Amino acid sequence: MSKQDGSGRQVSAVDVDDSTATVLHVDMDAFFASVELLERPDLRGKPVIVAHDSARSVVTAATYEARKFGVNSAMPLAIAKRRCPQAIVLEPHFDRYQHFSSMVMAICDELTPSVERLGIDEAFLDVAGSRKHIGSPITVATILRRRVLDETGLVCSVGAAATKFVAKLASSKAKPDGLLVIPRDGTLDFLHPLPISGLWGVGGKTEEALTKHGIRTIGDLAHTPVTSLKHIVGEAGGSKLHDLAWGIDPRTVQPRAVEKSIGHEVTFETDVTDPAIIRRELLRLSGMVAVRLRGGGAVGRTVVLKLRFGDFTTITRSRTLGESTDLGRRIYDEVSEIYAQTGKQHARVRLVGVRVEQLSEGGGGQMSLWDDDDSWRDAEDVMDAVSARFGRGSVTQASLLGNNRGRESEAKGFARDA
DNA sequence: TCTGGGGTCCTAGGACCC
DNA sequence: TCTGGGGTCCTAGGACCC
Repeated sequence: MSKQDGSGRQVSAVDVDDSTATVLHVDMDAFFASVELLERPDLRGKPVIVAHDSARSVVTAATYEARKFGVNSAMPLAIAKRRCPQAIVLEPHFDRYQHFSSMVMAICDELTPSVERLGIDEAFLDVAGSRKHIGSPITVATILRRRVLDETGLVCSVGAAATKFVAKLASSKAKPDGLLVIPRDGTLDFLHPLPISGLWGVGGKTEEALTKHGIRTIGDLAHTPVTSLKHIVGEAGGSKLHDLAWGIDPRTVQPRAVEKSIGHEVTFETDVTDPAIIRRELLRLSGMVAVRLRGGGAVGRTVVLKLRFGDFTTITRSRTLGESTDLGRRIYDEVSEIYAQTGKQHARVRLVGVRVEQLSEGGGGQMSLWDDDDSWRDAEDVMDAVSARFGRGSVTQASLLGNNRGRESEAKGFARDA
C-alpha cells in the first residue's frame, strides 16, 4: 500500500497505485529550526532549540537531535533546558520564516491552482488536475520535494492520499524527508492501527476521555457505536470522529480562506498589578490590531478583551458594536471600558489580549482614510483629504482620533458611496 | 525559572422574534 | 393565569491546531 526505503527517503514508488491519492499534504521538517540552520551550518547535527530566551517562553521549534531528549514545541523553555542542557537556544526570526514560507508556497502554486495554506509551514494540494500537464501525484510530490530542496535548501515531507486528513497523517509518518502514498483502498489498513492521538481534533483531553473507555486506536474508534462516541465527545465531535475513523472526510482543498478574527496578546515577564500598565498595553495591542485590519481592508464588529491571571485562569469579555471599525482608538475605548467593568483592576495579570471578530470587508457605504506615519493636524485636514479623494460633496463626517503626535494618531473620514 | 502567540471551531445558556 | 418550538444573535469558556 505504500513504499518507503529504509532511510525514509522514498523516491521511486512505481509499484504503488497513486491514481486515487490526489490530495497532497506538504509539511516542512522542523521548519523554524531548519531555517535557522541555513545561517548556522556549524550547528547541523546538534540539538538546537528555537525560542525567545526569557523566563516565561516556550519552545517554538526544535531540531530532531533536540527532540531525542524529549524536547517538543510548546514546552516551557525552562523544562526543555532541564531535559537537554547542552541544547543551543536560538532567537526566532519570524520574518525569515515568512520569507521561506512564501518561496515554498509559490512552488506549490506552480504545481496546482488548488493550494490550501495551513499555518506557515504546511499546505494541502489537490493535484487531481495536474496529471495531464505534470504527472501523477507521486510525480508532482517528487518534483515538489526536489524543488523545495534545490531552491530553499530546506527539507519537507509529503503525504498523498484520497482525503486531507489521511494525507496529513501520511506526511507525519513520512517524516523526516519522506514521501508516503496511501491509495484509497489501503486507507483503512493504514488508519486502523494508528493511535487516536494522530487524528485531527483529538488532543490531550479527548484522548484521555476516549482512553477511559478503552478506545486507543483509530480501529477501536471505528468499531465504537456513534451514539457512545457522541456521549463521550459531544454531538458534532462524535459523528465526525466516527467518519474519520472510516476514512470519510468531506472537506475538500479550499484555497484562500478568509480570516475570521484578528488579535494580539502579550504575556508579561512578571505579573502586573498596575491598571495603568494594563491600559497602556491595551492601547498598544488595539493599535496593532487596527493596523492589521486596515492592511487587510477589513473592519470588525466585536471587540474581545482577554485576561489571564497569576493562577493561569483566563477570562474573555466581549462586546459587539453598533457599527464595524478599523480604528485603534475605537477598539481601545471599547476594550478599556470592558476592562473597567471586569472589576479586576487589582488582580495579578499575566497576559492581556485584544481581538476583533465578525470581520467584513471595509468600505461599504463608507470609506476610511488613515495614515500611520503622517499626523493629521485637525478634522479639517481630514475633511480636505477625504474631499480630495472623493469630491467635496461626498464628505459626511471627518474625525481625528489619537494623540496627534506621530504614530498613534489616526484619522477617519466618511464619504458617501461614489 | 511551568505553561507563547496566532488562530478556528464547538457548546451552552439567555435574549428575542415569530 | 400557563408556558411550544424554531431560528438567530450574543456572550463565555474550552479544546484544539500550528
